[in-house]
Amino acid sequence: MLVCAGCRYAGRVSLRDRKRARTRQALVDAATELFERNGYDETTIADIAAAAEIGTRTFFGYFASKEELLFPESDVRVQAALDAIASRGPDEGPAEVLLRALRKVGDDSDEMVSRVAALRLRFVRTVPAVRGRALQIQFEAQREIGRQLAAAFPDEIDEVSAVALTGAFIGAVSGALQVLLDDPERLRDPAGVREAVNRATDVALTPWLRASRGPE
Amino acid sequence: MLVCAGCRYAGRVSLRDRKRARTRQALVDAATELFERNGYDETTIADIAAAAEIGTRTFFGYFASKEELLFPESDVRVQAALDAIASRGPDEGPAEVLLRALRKVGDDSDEMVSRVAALRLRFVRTVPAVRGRALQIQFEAQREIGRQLAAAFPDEIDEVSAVALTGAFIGAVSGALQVLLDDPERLRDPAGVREAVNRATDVALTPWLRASRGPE
DNA sequence: ACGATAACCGCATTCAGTGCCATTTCGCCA
DNA sequence: TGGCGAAATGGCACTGAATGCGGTTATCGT
Repeated sequence: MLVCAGCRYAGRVSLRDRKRARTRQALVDAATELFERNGYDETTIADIAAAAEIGTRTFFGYFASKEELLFPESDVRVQAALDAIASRGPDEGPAEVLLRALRKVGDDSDEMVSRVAALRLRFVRTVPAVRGRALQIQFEAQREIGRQLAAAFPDEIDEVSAVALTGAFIGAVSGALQVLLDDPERLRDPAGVREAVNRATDVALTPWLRASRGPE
Repeated sequence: MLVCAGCRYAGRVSLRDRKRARTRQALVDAATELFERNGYDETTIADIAAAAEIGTRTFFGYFASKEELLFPESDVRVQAALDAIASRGPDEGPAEVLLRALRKVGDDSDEMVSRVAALRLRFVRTVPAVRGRALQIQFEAQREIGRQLAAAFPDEIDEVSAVALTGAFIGAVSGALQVLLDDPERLRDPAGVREAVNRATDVALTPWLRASRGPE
């Protein structure tokens, strides 16, 4: 029951697996619905499980906690960044590759589009437990990306520096977002936010980009 | 009872306040003792309260949660950074000031010295709830520092960029630390940790140091 | 010394999360 | 196709964090 033990063989999609995926989605949907209607704290796991027509106990076979419901495909997004790094161009430096990878995640992020994403954005700012979890996920992603980056440039950067570099990039972006998204006005204009983020990250990251281009 | 409502008048330290401070310290001490002996998850709030000779209910008048016990003076440290920024030298740029502020926090941090600090370091790596809280505190500190930085350089940097810059610095340092402290060897030798921290900071911030010295 | 205020703390309650275990469902192979 | 082993389900009981309520006690300012 624990995790996706059914995905033993890559190609195979058993009935069990499909059913499992369906139930999982039902849980996310039910949670989305209830969160939207009643708020995060006001919705209990029992409510969600009932709405998805499974037992309360069974819920924990799908998600380890209530917060996880708001980060249903975080692995996928990290994987996208990892892939972007793995497919480095021949003349790219670490900073360029990293920037490209993070932009990819940010761009095809369906933020604003999907309902879960909207809820996530909302609850990250209002519910401490959710914010804590979000930061943790980010922190772990940061490390994996850094590791991958070091692996992609074995003789240019070690793992410590790679994770530090990744931390700097992600830190800059999320720092800028933290301030920008505090302004309820701005939330209504995605293009403006993107613009402001780019400007802020330029300020914060210029030295690294210069440095990776080598001395001029 | 909520927070330090007794600190109405700056100069006054009433009996009540002193007693309150003593009880608070007793809680931290009791928790330290029990955490060291039995571990974090194995120690309940009821245990801690009992050891400090107060009712379980009263505990929540001092700390909002079990995690807070591991971050008893986080405000003080942030304040130190804020002060360091406020006292900017006339020829310092934002990056120098920020670097000086963060070094100050890192230096007179009694990490390794005090028992709570050692426990914090340990549990941040092993207990998800503690890590989540630590990241949250860091995130908030980041914002305040950025705000102060923007205030110190009103016509050189706006708040968004200031927080982004701070995020980049802190992200780089904590990223490096994340990797360095993973090595259990290193934890046994405080001087080595400080050394590693400094080295990591240097590695992560080298581009900035170069850049702020101007083009060469 | 006294009235207001804040601290203390027991009690009951809610909810997250876990361990245990009986039952059902499904995958796979003979 | 039948049946065996593994995994999913979910009920029950339990622990522990956290909050609300309310009565009692200690402290403060006057």
